[in-house]
Amino acid sequence: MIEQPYHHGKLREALLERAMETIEVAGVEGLSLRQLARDVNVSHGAPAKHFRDRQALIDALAMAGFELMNHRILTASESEGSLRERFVSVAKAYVGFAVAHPALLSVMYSTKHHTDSSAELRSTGGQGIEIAKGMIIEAQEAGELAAGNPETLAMVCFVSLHGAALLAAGKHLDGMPVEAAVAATTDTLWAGMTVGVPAAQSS
Amino acid sequence: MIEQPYHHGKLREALLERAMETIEVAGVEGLSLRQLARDVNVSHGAPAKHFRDRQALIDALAMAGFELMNHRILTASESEGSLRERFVSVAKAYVGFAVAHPALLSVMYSTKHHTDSSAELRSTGGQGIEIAKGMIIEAQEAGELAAGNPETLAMVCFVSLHGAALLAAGKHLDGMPVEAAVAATTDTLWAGMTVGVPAAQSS
DNA sequence: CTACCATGTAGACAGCGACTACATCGTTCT
DNA sequence: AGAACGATGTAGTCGCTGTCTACATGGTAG
Repeated sequence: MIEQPYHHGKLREALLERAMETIEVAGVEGLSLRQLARDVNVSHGAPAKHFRDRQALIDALAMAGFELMNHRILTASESEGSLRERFVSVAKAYVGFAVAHPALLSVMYSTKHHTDSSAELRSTGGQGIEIAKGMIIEAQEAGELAAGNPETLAMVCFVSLHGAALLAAGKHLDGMPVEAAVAATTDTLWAGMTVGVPAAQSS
Repeated sequence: MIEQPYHHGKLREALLERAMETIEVAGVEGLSLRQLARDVNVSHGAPAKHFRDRQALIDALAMAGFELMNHRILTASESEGSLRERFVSVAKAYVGFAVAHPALLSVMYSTKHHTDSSAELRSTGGQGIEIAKGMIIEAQEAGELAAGNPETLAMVCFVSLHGAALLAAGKHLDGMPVEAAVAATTDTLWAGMTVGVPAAQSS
């Protein structure tokens, strides 16, 4: 029998790590503070010292998720190849992240975050769009894409890939392979932006 | 004091109706069978006679949601105007439904349905894609859109509009008006399909 | 008329989140 | 060095929940 120190020492990280695993097998609604406490061998009240309530833990999970996702997207955006290839690379990174962590993604885009965390979450969550916007501007300056408000176009790309990510994560693609869906979506987006998007011409 | 009959008579419908309202103000996780029973003045065990557990109620909500949504989409697809206009009309109907019933939509596309309901849900959920496919085939035959696998293209449209719907419903459009997002997305999709989508050319 | 069965009630149970009072222990001030 | 303090843990309690059981009611079919 190993003697446990009275203080865990890294309880917050341990809880977050365990919670990440739990939501992917049981969903968010299957996440219980008491079970989590049992899992890491602390009393049922201990988590409250680090997360004032269950939602605070979920908010922290969302933050961690955005940081992980942003890292994946950022490295993908810096990959080798043409602008077109890097665009697809980012799309794959996003959808790949979604398929790997479906529950985490749904937590990230949940609407029920505490008001104090939501500001932080919003800024961290918007980073993906910023990256997309940068790539689109670059492609427009290179003459690969038609002119058009980059803000609007980036939002369209984000919106479409977000749909692909969520449906792929939720296995709602009706049998179509994820890669095929991503390829078809990116192809459509790129083709559309090449010829120009009427609703984005008021730049 | 009005005497209540021992049997409610329409308890199932009353529960579903009340549950619809509840999830839109409190979310799915705020839906409680006991509170629901209180709301419609029956004992806490009564709902179990109609929904074997909480998830069964949620599954029924999802079914009702798909039926409502399909009705909206179907009427939109039969609207007046050019193919292009009808396409936008369907998109607006989908996103409009999402914004009007955000919680219901997330329930519909939740992954945790009972295995017995999931088959029913899948068939009802796929109807939207079928409608999109029909419109795309029609547009291709009329020469308005380039050739390409309608199955694939319909999935791309569905995927993109689903993303727009969810982000609009969750207020994640970053300040952009919903109509603008829908217009930009449909413009991009239509433009892309007009010039042709490489990944959909293997029809 | 009676037997049946769908639909209601009432009570019990364990698990949950949240709150409280108290225990432990590293750190900091004197 | 020693005392005070604050951060972090434990333990107990509360009302709420979903689910299970036994029992009550009343429409309907034989």
